[in-house]
Amino acid sequence: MADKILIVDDEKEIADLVALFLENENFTVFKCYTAKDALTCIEKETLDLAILDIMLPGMSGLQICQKIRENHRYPIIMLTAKGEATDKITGLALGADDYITKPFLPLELVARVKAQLRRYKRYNTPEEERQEEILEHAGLVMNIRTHECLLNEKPLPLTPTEFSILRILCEQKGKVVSSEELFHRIWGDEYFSKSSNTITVHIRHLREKMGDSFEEPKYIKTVWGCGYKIEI
Amino acid sequence: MADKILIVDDEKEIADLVALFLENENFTVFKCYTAKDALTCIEKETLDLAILDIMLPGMSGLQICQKIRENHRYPIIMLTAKGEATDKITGLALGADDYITKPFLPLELVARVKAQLRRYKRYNTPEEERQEEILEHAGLVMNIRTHECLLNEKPLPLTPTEFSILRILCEQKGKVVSSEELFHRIWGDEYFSKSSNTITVHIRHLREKMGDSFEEPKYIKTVWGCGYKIEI
DNA sequence: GAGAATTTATTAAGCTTTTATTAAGGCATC
DNA sequence: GATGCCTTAATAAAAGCTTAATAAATTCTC
Repeated sequence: MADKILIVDDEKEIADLVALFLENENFTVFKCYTAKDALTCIEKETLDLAILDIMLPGMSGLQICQKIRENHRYPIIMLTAKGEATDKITGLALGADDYITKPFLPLELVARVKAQLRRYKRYNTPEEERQEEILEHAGLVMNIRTHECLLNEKPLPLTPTEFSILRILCEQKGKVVSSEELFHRIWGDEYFSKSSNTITVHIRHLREKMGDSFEEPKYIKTVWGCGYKIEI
Repeated sequence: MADKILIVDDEKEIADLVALFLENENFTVFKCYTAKDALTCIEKETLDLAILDIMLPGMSGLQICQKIRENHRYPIIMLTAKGEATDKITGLALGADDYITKPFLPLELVARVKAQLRRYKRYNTPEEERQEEILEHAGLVMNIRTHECLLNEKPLPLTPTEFSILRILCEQKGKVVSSEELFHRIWGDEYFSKSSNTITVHIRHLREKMGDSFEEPKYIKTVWGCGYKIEI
């Protein structure tokens, strides 16, 4: 059976355009121009995916996103205008799965829709596990699944190792984690094959990228003789 | 069985909203508007998590937090208004696991609740062991996990060795611990390679930092010929 | 009770350990 | 083979620990 997709946008042209392209791919499309209609549709239909414009008159797309997440966990893609970076992040934290910046190429949107549906069907993971996929703390947002990291609404490009370290610290924020523990959790038992200075260097890179300093760290704090921690 | 969550906030709307969202996620929610009710609930129910507002009339959320920690180790999330940063620190040292700043997005709260519950269940170490994570005595609070130490609500910066010594004394408060025993517990069997004066010096530093004097010690008392103890 | 012996306190300087910084080389991936 | 990432190593800086010398307090001995 064809997947059912909801598109909500008060700019009629955009909603129509998206609907057209999706129908062309044999999806069943529900098109709404207002938040009110959208809410009705969410309740009545069994959807497989939703595309929401962030800026809507009345209720914002984020609120709709929230409403959906109260009862469903199918993928949600947010549409954002350039410069609405803030909302984009909040959207992810609230449970959106992807976002597309306007203006966009219709085919790109179609591609993302398919990607999300594929993922949704393959890994239909329980709600709890999905929640874990986003770590958030004091302006820092880590999306484990997409491997994205944002700092104060701006993308923070991290290398794989840096990402792992920051992730471990965030998952146990507050707790002091020793270099050795970090090592074991990232490289397994190869600890002694590597100089224990490696972690230090990665920490430095992280601090640099985050605009943090050793003397007065906002994020990664050194606990002498013990390890590192993210101050809550 | 559904996890049991306590929410305490004198602002009814907030407590109600939180309760609503949590119930929606199939949690069993106990809602309290006053500290008094909260204390009753803590005693009577077997909870899995507590959400406490820091500002409450009568008793503060911090005190409730402390009360809970006297007997339980389940996660505690504090609700704080913007600018209450100081309390935040105290809260953590007292054993809170996370805090959320008002105003917050309900779904974010739900996410954090789930994250804490998962962590709690994953590392569900035996009750006794977790108890030890927070030591408290006469205005002195030691949080082993975060390696923080507070004296009369103010941070007390300790070096690793000082922290270890104070921790050992606190863990066995009342009991006299000899220098030799301290040595063995901190440095293993290297005792005889080091002058036995080392401990003395560390004790002095501790007393200095704690505003304690040798003649009339409030915290670390010398027991002549035996060792040191923390007077109960 | 006086003085010796023992234990603890005080102090500050030198030493060791730990962490930070920097840059270069190596490894892998594309 | 060019790029980016990881590791290493060498050096610097910071922080903490120990030592040793001296002073004070307590206990022991006579």
